[in-house]
Amino acid sequence: MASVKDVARLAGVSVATVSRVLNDSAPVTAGTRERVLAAVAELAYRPNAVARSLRTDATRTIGLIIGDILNPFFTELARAVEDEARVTGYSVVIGNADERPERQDHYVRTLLEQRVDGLLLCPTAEITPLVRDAVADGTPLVFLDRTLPGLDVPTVRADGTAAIGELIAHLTRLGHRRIAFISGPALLSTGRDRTAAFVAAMAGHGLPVRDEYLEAGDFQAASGRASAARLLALPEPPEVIFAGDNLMALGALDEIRARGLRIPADVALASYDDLPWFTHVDPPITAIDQPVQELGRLAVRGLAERIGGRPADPVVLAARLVVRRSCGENDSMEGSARR
Amino acid sequence: MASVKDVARLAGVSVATVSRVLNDSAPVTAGTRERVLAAVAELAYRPNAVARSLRTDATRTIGLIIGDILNPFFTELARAVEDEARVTGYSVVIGNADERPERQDHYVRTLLEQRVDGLLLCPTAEITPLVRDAVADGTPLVFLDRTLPGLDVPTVRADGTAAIGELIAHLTRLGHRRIAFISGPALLSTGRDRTAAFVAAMAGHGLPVRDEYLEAGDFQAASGRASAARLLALPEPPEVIFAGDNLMALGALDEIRARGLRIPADVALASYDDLPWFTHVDPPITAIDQPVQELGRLAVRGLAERIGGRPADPVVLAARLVVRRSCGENDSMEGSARR
DNA sequence: GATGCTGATGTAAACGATTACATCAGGCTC
DNA sequence: GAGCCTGATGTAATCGTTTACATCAGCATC
Repeated sequence: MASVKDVARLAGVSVATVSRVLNDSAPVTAGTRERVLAAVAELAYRPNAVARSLRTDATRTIGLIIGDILNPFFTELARAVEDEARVTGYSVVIGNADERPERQDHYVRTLLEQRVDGLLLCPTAEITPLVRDAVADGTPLVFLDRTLPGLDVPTVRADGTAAIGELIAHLTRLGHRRIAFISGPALLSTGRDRTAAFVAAMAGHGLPVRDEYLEAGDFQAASGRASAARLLALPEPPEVIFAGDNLMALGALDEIRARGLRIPADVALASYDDLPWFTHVDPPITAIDQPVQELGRLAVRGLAERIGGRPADPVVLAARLVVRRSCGENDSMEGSARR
Repeated sequence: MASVKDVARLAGVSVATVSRVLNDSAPVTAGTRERVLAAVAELAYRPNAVARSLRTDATRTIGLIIGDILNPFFTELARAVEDEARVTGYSVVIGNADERPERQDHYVRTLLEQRVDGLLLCPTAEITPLVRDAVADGTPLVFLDRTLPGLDVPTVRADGTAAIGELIAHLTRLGHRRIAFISGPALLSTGRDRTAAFVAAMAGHGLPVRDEYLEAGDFQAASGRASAARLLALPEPPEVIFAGDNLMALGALDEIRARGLRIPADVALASYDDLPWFTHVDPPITAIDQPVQELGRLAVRGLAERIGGRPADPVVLAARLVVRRSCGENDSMEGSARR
């Protein structure tokens, strides 16, 4: 593959001049510029980004480590990050942690070795030594969706506390009192936050949170199904199952269907995270929608600031409740919010 | 950030010895090895993959350019590619062409400049000059899902001809005769192949393919919806809408629902591509399922062969029909295949 | 005890770009 | 016309690895 040297030789100039033409980094005579560009075309020269990165100590690449690439929430997030990064002139290398800390660390390691300019991380566990080192080394880092306490790293995330409060209000207006929650892992900030918001909202409405109505899931479909199975097998099963993310909602839906139960007559269902196809389930599923596009965009902007050596502000956006019919009808208070 | 030189100095050896320890490339005394490893740990040394790649002319990275990251088919494919690549020791850089040729080319260019060892491409259009150049230059390349005629590049894909034949047979047994098809772009091999298979299967059952029942979509949800709208507005609308991919099926479903039509009583629906949530729609949607995992795995294996300078065999796997209830019931012939 | 081999290590050249510095011609100012 | 500036270009160092080649000590062989 042709290198600057080949181009320089063919154009009858030095490598410095070639570089100057290609990067506009210094004035060059029109004639020289033309000869260089002709040589570039002739040789189908393609600059070697590896060599450039070695010299400039910048790869124009950022790493994005997501929790689970099969989770539509993360796919949409990846899409948003990608779009913003592209217009900012960055490439994105995506790592799929598959919700496994060791796999997250594998990608942190690989991406740091590849010398990405910065890292967008949706942490899959508590702080690992590797992440702590990266922070200490001053690697430009932004947490996305999830956060890790005790580290000086800006986080871009959504807050669903208010939306969960609205959901519980909606449920109580519909007459539901026995409400169960399938939580995400307590190791993850999103898992903890949503559980805390649920417990607080229940208390706010004077509703008890029974131990057996608090299921511990792991944000994956199988755990949603298993949790739903346990809940529905209780002597006094809940009237509502609220799943802490979309995959667990899918799992719960599987289990409800497998038991031949009707929604919402036999059991109501709500999901944290909204999905396009939730409108097509019978009945359409009430969900809490996160501003995913905006999260992705702002995360990239924040990371770009960090890469530029400037501080980045943490960002918290509000999630919002989307009422559909999976928790019951006749909730006249919210007719307008329905879609 | 520490480099080999720093490690060498601290360990009291030469850089060559450090490299030998780290890569096991030559015998080293136990004591020396220990001192080197101690220095590596002490400095939290992390090899610079950029420099290594420059020297070795290999990045241990492959590029994957998919059609649309919001399409679950491609996400699942990306997941499979990623898994196989990781165990093979490769990193994957994903590019999202968003079904736009110029964006595909953007990624081809970027990834080639980044000197990926090979490229997995789901072509978004006809041959572009850039792709032709890459082939001519001998870049290790494998086409995935879609193919481009006239280039000497192995393709890994699924063939749905038989499954489409089964689907038409299923539909005729249910008494349907007016069957419409929303095709993908004729520029894409998958678009052409599915249309051809549909036309052939119709002919095989003595059914006419009316012009107005052949809608041209673009594999995106909006086109599915628009096509469905046109079909349903016809003086004699079809009894069945068969969408050429999952996103267009989702769009068609939106339109059918918006018109308040019942499935399958008013109009039946089938989809090329299966999705987990198709079982949860009311009624569950009959679909053609592609062996996505296997496609991803085999594509990576093929590409690894190409990178190693060996030829790779083209791969064609069969898609299969999954009968559910969206086209009608009482089709006793297939009771066993239902799920 | 000369020779040759092997194992352990060091020196220095590459890889392909960018860029600090040097050079030189030409034109301007006084 | 001396001095200086500017524009256009070239030379060579540099980034952090890997690796070909060189060196040297120790030991076995005859």
